[in-house]
Amino acid sequence: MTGRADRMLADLKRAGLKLTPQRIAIVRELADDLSHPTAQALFERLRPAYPTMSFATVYSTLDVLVERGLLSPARALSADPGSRAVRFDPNTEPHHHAICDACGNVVDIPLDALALAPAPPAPPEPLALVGFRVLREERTYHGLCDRCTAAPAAT
Amino acid sequence: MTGRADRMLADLKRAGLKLTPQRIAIVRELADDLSHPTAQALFERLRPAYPTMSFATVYSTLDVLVERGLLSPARALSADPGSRAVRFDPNTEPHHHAICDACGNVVDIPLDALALAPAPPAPPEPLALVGFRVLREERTYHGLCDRCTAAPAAT
DNA sequence: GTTGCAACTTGGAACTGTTCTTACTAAGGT
DNA sequence: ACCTTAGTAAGAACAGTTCCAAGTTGCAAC
Repeated sequence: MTGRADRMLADLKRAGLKLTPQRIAIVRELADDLSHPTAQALFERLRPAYPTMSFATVYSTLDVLVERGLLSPARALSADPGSRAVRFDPNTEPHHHAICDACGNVVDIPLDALALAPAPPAPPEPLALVGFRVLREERTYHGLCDRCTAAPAAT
Repeated sequence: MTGRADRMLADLKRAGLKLTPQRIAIVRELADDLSHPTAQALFERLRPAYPTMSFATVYSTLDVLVERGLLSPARALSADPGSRAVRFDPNTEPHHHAICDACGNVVDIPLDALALAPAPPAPPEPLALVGFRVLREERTYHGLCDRCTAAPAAT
């Protein structure tokens, strides 16, 4: 399923940007990756196929995608507190995130998953706050994923 | 009102840690500061009074406070996207945060402020999610604070 | 009050993730 | 096929944080 990658590339082209082999590779690598990879992770995965690709290219392509709204950077998603790297999320649907404290994996939580939860249904977003005009909300749930709830730890 | 600072210091002492002048100064500076300062900001504010204090001391004291649960580090609170610094929050009551896109200020949103909002009342936390055991939730609202809703920008 | 020592502080080096710079390269309109 | 301009590579620079070795000090025990 390359649908998302092709859509992203078409959008870049539409914006008058050049479709270089590097950009195509980065977009393909990223488009259907739900693991919220870091720039480092992408670079390492691409290196075997593109041994001359540089970090600057990875970052610049990610920047371009973020500017076009095809990708969201997420600072809050550092599972392991030792890592300060920004993670990138190709999911452009509104959603939240859950990070497993045990295995560090980050999963997307679509808004309707909240309504399916046993607790009372969540209010429809956006929400107003006294003295603050809310334009966007970012939620991160911390806890244990189903795999780690069963077994003490995993990767 | 030095109540919070004194409580924090008493807690450190109770834990068998030494109350050095540096630690006392850092705790005093931090305890009632609602601006979610970075380590850098604290260091700069303390430098005039303690010209020999080093960064390592600031960080190590912050670490100690975080370990003791007297302070929360918050990665998501980078108003200006250029800054990657961790901000520290001495508010130990459960609450969320709102960042103003215009002025960059971060304000605490106590949980009951959500219930006061015009939108339907928020569900009582914590919330369960399908396939994920939620232990903690971190919400960041982005938008405009009341001051910046009136005037285009401020500090 | 003195002493002893573990805990603390300092200053600087090292480290990590990201951005910048410069010179070279190639996409894609014409 | 050519030319312009945007993109790329490589590495230096940078910001924030952590680590380290050496010197200092809070404070418990005497």
